[in-house]
Amino acid sequence: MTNTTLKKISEILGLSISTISRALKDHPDISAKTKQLVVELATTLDYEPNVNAINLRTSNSKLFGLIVPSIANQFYNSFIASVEEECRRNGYSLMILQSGDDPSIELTNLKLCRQNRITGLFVCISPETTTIEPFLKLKEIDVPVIFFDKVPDNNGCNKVCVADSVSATMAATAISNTKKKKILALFGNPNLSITKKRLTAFTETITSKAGKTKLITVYAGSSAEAEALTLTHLKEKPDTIFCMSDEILTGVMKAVQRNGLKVPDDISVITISNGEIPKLYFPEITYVETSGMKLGKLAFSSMMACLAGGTFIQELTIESVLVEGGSL
Amino acid sequence: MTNTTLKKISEILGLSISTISRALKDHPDISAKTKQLVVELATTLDYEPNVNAINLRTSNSKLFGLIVPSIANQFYNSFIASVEEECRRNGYSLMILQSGDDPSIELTNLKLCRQNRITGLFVCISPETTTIEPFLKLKEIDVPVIFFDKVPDNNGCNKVCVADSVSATMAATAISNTKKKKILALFGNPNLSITKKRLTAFTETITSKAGKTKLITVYAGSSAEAEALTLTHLKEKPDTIFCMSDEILTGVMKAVQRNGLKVPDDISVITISNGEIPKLYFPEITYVETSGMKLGKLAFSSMMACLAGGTFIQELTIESVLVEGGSL
DNA sequence: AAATTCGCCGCAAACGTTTGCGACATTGTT
DNA sequence: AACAATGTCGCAAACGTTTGCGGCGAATTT
Repeated sequence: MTNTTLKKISEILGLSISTISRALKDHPDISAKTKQLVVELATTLDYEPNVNAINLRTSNSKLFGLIVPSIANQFYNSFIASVEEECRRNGYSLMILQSGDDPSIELTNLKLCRQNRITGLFVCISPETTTIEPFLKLKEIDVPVIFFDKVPDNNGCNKVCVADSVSATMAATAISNTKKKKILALFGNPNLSITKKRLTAFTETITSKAGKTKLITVYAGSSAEAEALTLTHLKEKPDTIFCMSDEILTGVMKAVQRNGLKVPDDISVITISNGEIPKLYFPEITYVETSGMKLGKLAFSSMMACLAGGTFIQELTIESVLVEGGSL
Repeated sequence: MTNTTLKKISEILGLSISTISRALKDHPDISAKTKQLVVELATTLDYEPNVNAINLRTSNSKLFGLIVPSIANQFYNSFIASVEEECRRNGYSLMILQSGDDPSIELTNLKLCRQNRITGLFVCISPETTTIEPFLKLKEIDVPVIFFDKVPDNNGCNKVCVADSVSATMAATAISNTKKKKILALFGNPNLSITKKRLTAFTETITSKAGKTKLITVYAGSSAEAEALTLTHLKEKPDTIFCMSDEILTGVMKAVQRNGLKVPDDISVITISNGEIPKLYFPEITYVETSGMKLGKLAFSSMMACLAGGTFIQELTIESVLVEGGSL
């Protein structure tokens, strides 16, 4: 068996293809009985329009591309989920592509997007990506590009991000509101702008707000590294640990558990997170929330704005909120 | 600016469209210099073939659909990652769709797949899905359907799953090899076949291998419920807890931590998992691995087999392996 | 009764490819 | 010199839609 087409229906009914097409989309030119006839046959024949033909004819794919380093990530998951929901509500489809933080795969994915004639692209570039020029070429053919989360430094492109500096500041403020005096702060890849922003904001706030506090900052490239570093620095008896991300947090918590430390009596912990991982522990870890959901909504509305009214460039940010667990 | 097409290139070069088409795919009919000419212009013009036109013409989309309840899940993530990799290697694209465990969205997604003329479908049906008839209609138009993980009871369809019974048996055996005497076993939604299989195998093995062992089995619909139930049953002082899944495990571990119990001295824990969550704790939780990666490879090869040689029906299973943490 | 409107429908072109077939010029064979 | 073989390329149809336009009979108007 082959797929049902307008032609097949038209032949069975002895009507023209155009009549079938119009009947199925409730065109006023077609009489009620003809419509009924067509619709009935179409459903019994499981007719589904061929989007390839439609896109070719209308040159409007109603398809967004979404390139992300990995979907195995709570934050990106929630981002994707919210974008997907918005797409569904607005009659768009979403093509989800993973780059695996590999610039060459990223380019392959971009090519795929172009070949599919997407009408817009959401992209979170990998840390290794050196130039965003290939992405900007999309704008030449009037395809809006919304960079999210890890955005390039360039201006002249649309970006939506979490408030990195503000989040770190909030965490630092929360710490300085306690009586804690010795802070161990763990950050991720020092080359990422997200790390730089959070580090700067965090240390500035701590030094200004909590004058005599002692602060140790270290970089951890992975969860395992975070665990090892925590283990080492635990000997210096910090009373508070700040984690820049979930990845760091999981390493830190293993170290804490390994040493049999009680949170928050023996040591306080605070992190910046999307909110899933911190709730895995008891007590739940206090965190500054960076919501993928909110970011997704923002990205989508930004996309719609681009599609609707010309191409105004802007950089948008979502605000963060402190979610109290019992770890501080 | 508009997208570059074969026509545009042909007009610039004063050649026919067919020549351009052939030149770009290295057809022997075309002379070397013409090829070079065409390829050069195509790259400077950023030519990307329109897949809609190609699919329409060749009626071979090289596109697989993948419907999953949620991508916010370690197991499905690893499954998707491995399928995606295989797709990339074999020149296929993947359309990832989430159903959110909602049968109506599931149907919408299925429709999307049909409209996109996918050449094959991987699907993990939601627990609420009552009939798989709509999926089987795909087979009528020669589109293979591979059910994975949560598969329907029907026979006559291709399925790949983890070895539910075997996994549970392995966990039970591991427990019975210890000196533990009082087991608390937590399971998920009792309506799912996965739950039934694991429950049956687990209890059978425990009762047969560890005769005088006391076994308490409970159902927990969520992580929070698992936590509450664990808290309750902890009063009866079990010495071992078995978790059917990651979701259960996270609840159990919160209860364990809340009560300040040491693993494994105060209580042993074992679970069935993809392996991410168990490694978040210290000591790492011993688990029977159900690998999404392996399942993905299996699903893909099964798909390729269907595509190649007719439609032979089979139900495949991946074997499990016990990964020792320090929790037993 | 002639003219107009309106309801209903079909024709045909277009979207961007692929591909079988034929055309033509050039080269090689007798 | 006539012929066949070979190398390059173009024509045109087809894939499944959408849509402007025109046609035609019936109903309405004048």
